Amino acid sequence: METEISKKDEIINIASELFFSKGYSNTSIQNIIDKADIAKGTFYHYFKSKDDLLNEMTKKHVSNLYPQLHEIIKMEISAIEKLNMLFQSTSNWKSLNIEFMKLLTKAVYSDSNIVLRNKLLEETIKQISPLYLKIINQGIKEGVFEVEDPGMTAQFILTSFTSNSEEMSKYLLADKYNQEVIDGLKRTLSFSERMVERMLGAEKNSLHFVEVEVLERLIKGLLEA
Amino acid sequence: METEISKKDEIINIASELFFSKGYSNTSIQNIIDKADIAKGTFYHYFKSKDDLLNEMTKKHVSNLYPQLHEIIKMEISAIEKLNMLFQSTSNWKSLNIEFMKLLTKAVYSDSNIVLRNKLLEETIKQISPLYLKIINQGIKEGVFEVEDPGMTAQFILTSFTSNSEEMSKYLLADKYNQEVIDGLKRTLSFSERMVERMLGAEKNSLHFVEVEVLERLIKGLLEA
DNA sequence: AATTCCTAGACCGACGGTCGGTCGATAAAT
DNA sequence: ATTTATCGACCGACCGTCGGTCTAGGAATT
Repeated sequence: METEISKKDEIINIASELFFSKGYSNTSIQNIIDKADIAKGTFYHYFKSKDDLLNEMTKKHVSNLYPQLHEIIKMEISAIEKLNMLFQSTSNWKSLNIEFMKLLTKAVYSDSNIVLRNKLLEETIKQISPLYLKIINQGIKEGVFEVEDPGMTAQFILTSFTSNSEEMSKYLLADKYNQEVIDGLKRTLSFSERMVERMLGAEKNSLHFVEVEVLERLIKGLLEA
Repeated sequence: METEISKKDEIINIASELFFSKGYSNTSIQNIIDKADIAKGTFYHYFKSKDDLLNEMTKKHVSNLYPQLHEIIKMEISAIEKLNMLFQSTSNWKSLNIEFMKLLTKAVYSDSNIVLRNKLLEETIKQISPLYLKIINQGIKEGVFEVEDPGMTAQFILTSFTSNSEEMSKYLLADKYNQEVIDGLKRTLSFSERMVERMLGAEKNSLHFVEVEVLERLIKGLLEA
């Protein structure tokens, strides 16, 4: 039996590729239907508008992330360990193909993708912040976090990640990889960790979003490119 | 002598009104030149593109904010006092016309203004974060702040304000003003203060972005509307 | 008189979105 | 078993609007 994939999903997948490689605003409906080999009418049979397509797409992307994150939540480990794992899964550190990462970064943080970036963040907050909330509450019980408003904090931390990702994207997209760029990456990452600790009222240096070896590999990849 | 206003500034002003009332993406060049009573060619003589206009516009808006903020920096008061004043000036609390604020909020936080919002934040960070940096450094000297990377912290705090403004905008745009909405506003604001304190390593409850009487007035305005 | 600056608006291609309609599958009626 | 009716996936010509270009002419400056 073939892998049954609905036409709608097929369109979403093709549009996804185009959005991430060319940018949302640089991708026309015509581009999408050409590649999908369908007619205009077909597209608008499945989607109300281009924006509607983007909504469904982001929802799907974030949803796909959810299950593995949920697995982490269910594990019997400390809140801090969960948080570290959660971050590592949310970010793309694991798939350390540097070329792919550069491509993705370029796509998401390009000017023509402000809309996509925003939708992605919005959807992430909607779907993922409840998971963060659970961890925060666990951490409070364990006495390692000290937070007044767990809900708002969860949301706030997720938003903060975006601003830090943006900062890091600058380094990843540098056309030349020297010590300065590498230091910048390390500094930004470390800064992000210390900030989240403060927001959570956690002990300093308790969080480590990226294992040293992973970072080293990334840097090595950068230097070779 | 009449107030000499260049054609370029005139176009910027008119475009500004339209962007803020209808949204950036919903405002066409045609709308602008109609209201400005000029021809297409004239517009494109002064601006390279619609995006160029947006850039100049945001730059001007933020620049107009700069002088009064710079005044605060020069004052001989504590870092904490400066920070409080700075925030109050940056935000629009001072001009407590509730109707105007609702309009502005609606404009800036509408979907059709993601681009504008982003540019505004970008420009704010570029121009205003150096001022925050000075205050942070002063606070460190005074021993009231404890920060590892002042530069990044300044930037981070400014970005955070956006996410909090976004949260507050939800309450301001509520169609019904009841106790729940008011509490939400108060809680969000207080949360923001506590967060900035943590980011700065400042003592709890040392920051007060909005004076109580101002907030009360705002809430009164909300209830009457 | 020449050159530069400014204004004008017809015009362009690309865009997102609409609309009237085709066609094959399935179901209901004969 | 055959016809008829209904459905909805699918099609692509078409529309208005958009951001942006181009050429021509007028105003100011030299």
